[in-house]
Amino acid sequence: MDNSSQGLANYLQCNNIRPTYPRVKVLEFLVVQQNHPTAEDIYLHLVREIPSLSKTTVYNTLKLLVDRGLAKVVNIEENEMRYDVILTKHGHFKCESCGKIVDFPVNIEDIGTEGLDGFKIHEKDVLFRGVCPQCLGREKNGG
Amino acid sequence: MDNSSQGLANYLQCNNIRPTYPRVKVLEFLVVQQNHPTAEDIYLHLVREIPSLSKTTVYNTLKLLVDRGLAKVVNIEENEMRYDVILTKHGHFKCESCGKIVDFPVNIEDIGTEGLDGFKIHEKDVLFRGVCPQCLGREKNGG
DNA sequence: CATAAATTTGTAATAATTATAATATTCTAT
DNA sequence: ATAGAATATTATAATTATTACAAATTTATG
Ligand SMILES: [Mn+2]
Ligand SMILES: [Mn+2]
Ligand SMILES: [Zn+2]
Ligand SMILES: [Zn+2]
Repeated sequence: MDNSSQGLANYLQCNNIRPTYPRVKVLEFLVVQQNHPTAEDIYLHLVREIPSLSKTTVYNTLKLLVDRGLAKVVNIEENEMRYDVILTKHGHFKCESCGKIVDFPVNIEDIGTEGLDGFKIHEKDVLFRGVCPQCLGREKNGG
Repeated sequence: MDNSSQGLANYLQCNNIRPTYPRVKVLEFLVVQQNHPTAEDIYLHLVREIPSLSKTTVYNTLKLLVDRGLAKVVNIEENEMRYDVILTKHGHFKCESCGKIVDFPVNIEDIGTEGLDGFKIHEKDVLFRGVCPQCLGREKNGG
């Protein structure tokens, strides 16, 4: 296991997750890419290095990371789940043209909760949709 | 077609949607229930009255309503799409215990968009998760 | 009525995720 | 070091929501 993976292995160990090779690599992909990848994205990338890798292992690992609080599910797509290791509060913007998902800062406490008296709130998500600057530029030129 | 359906038929007609019986009934269900139902929910309810109803028709109608701007998709669940005919800006709270989804007022313009300069924003969603008052009460008592 | 257009329906295809059980690996105690 | 227990990985099948497709039905139009 190379140097950059060592810290992640430790991180898993600290959270009582055995740092097996597939697990470290899944976490590494999430941390390095920060792309909110799908399970499929992760599998397709890692299977090149780990030919024996099973998609089930990717799903198992992601479920484990989410259950232990090391990752979060991002539900901005209709059909597929995406995963995020940035645990600090932030919003997600999805470009309807190229599909990419970008983080943006948002002060979630600014959002009032009138009308939710008596509700226990565990999680607050802010999801925007639109077109990113790159795609807007492309529309102006080639479009 | 009964009286309450007549207004909805008109509403469809005004939006250049032929007010067929299944379409009026799907819209009526959305308007009356305001429950953010799934396609399955709608189908199971309406098929009792319209035995010939096909689930494809429900999906077709929902797609039509969304495309023409008469309904919106609510993507608060991981796996299934829900539908909403309330078009004014509001947030959605999902109870993790009983699964119900409730609307709440939210001033979406309050959410800053620093970090999204140059982005064209089409849609802003606010999704909360937690436990509703009824389920909180049940936890305290029946545990 | 005849014909064309639109709608509905049943069936099959897709695709993401989960369930299950066999196999392989790792841990623990002797 | 080794046996047995616990855990992790894998392949496969099952589940489920949604979409694709084409035949059948209904509705509109001349
Ligand atoms: Mn993020
Ligand atoms: Mn709503
Ligand atoms: Zn883009
Ligand atoms: Zn509840």
